[in-house]
Amino acid sequence: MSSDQISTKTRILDVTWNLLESGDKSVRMSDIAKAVGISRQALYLHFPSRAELLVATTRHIDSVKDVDARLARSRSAQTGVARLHAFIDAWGGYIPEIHGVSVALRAMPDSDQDAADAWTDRMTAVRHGCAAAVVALARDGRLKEGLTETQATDLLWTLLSVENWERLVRDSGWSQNSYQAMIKQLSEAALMTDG
Amino acid sequence: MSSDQISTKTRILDVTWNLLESGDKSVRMSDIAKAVGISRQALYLHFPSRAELLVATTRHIDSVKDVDARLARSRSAQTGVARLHAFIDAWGGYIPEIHGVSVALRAMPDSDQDAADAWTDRMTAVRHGCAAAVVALARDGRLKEGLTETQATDLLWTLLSVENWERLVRDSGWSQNSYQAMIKQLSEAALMTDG
DNA sequence: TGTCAACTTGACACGATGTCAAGTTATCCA
DNA sequence: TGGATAACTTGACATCGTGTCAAGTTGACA
Repeated sequence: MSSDQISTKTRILDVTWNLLESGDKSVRMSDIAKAVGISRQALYLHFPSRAELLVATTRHIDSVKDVDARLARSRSAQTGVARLHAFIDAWGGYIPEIHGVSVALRAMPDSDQDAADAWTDRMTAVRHGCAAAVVALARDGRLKEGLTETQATDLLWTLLSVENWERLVRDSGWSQNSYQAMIKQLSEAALMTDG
Repeated sequence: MSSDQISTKTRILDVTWNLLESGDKSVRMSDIAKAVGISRQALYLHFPSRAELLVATTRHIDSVKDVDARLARSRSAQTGVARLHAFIDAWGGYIPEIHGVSVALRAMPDSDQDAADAWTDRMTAVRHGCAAAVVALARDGRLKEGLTETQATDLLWTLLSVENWERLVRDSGWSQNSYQAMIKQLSEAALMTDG
């Protein structure tokens, strides 16, 4: 250990991240091993399965890209609208960073419980962020009448899905900026009173 | 042939449809064969691959559920808004019918070109419907200023995605009615002038 | 009677994941 | 100095699902 500047484990995570983000391939365990410069079996000495490796990679990205700091800003917003905007910027702006891993995680066979759970956890965390923004809006009395907090959360969470980002940014060629601006506009139209 | 009331091919398609719609499983070729009551190999006498079987199943559902008739109504709408609503009803109401197959098609390995193409075709067809509704809105002068027809189409197409339906109806427990109502409301808020 | 289509059984190749066993190499430490 | 240990290597193998191949059966129809 100690020696090679950075540990093999970290190198594996970085390489996996790169391969997934570069997009084109299916990224098999053997591809990752080759890119790291170790044997396929050595991969299994560090990560028990492909699913666990993918999960560890998302955690690695979270720490490198400091997802906590990004979210902290939205938590400290004063008004409901500010919180909504900050959260959209935080999560919407984070999607491109984890998009490669997210695709791989969702492409795992349904039978893979680890992978499914990891993705569900992610989505649940995002949902909590949505719910907090909705609560802040409600507290300000800006939530559209006839909309429960749960419904509003469902909606915001749906609008902010990775798949919607894929459709607009990746498939339709929208810039990240116009994506974020449009989601804000849509969220306001969907959730807030005009007042 | 002729004899067994309905042809084996049709029975295969019906069974595949049922299995996919019932949701729980991975639905392997052997599962389908067993459910039809023939050998796994006989399946390959009728359909060259799993991908082709899935594609044929969507076409089968289209014909049984008469997708053309559903879409015809939206094409004959007089105003842009009417067309928008009719299209949302048509496609949004069709999603539950093909949801099982859609999941299976998207779950196919990326390497499978047939499956990917079939799904892309579907999405392209939906996009055309969206574009037509947007054109009708623009003709009525009801398209929001600062929004190109392409952007409006991108947005409507995104809102009407199968994944958004999954999130609201399947994951969040919305009724089909409230789903359709909400998509209408959102589409109007996103695309139309207040006038 | 013979032919043909629809099917059956059984074996096998392939690609990817994951496992197992046995060997190598470098480092650290007593 | 010599021996344990961690981090790796090579190579073989099991498993699962798809798809292929070959040879046999069955029933209808001409």
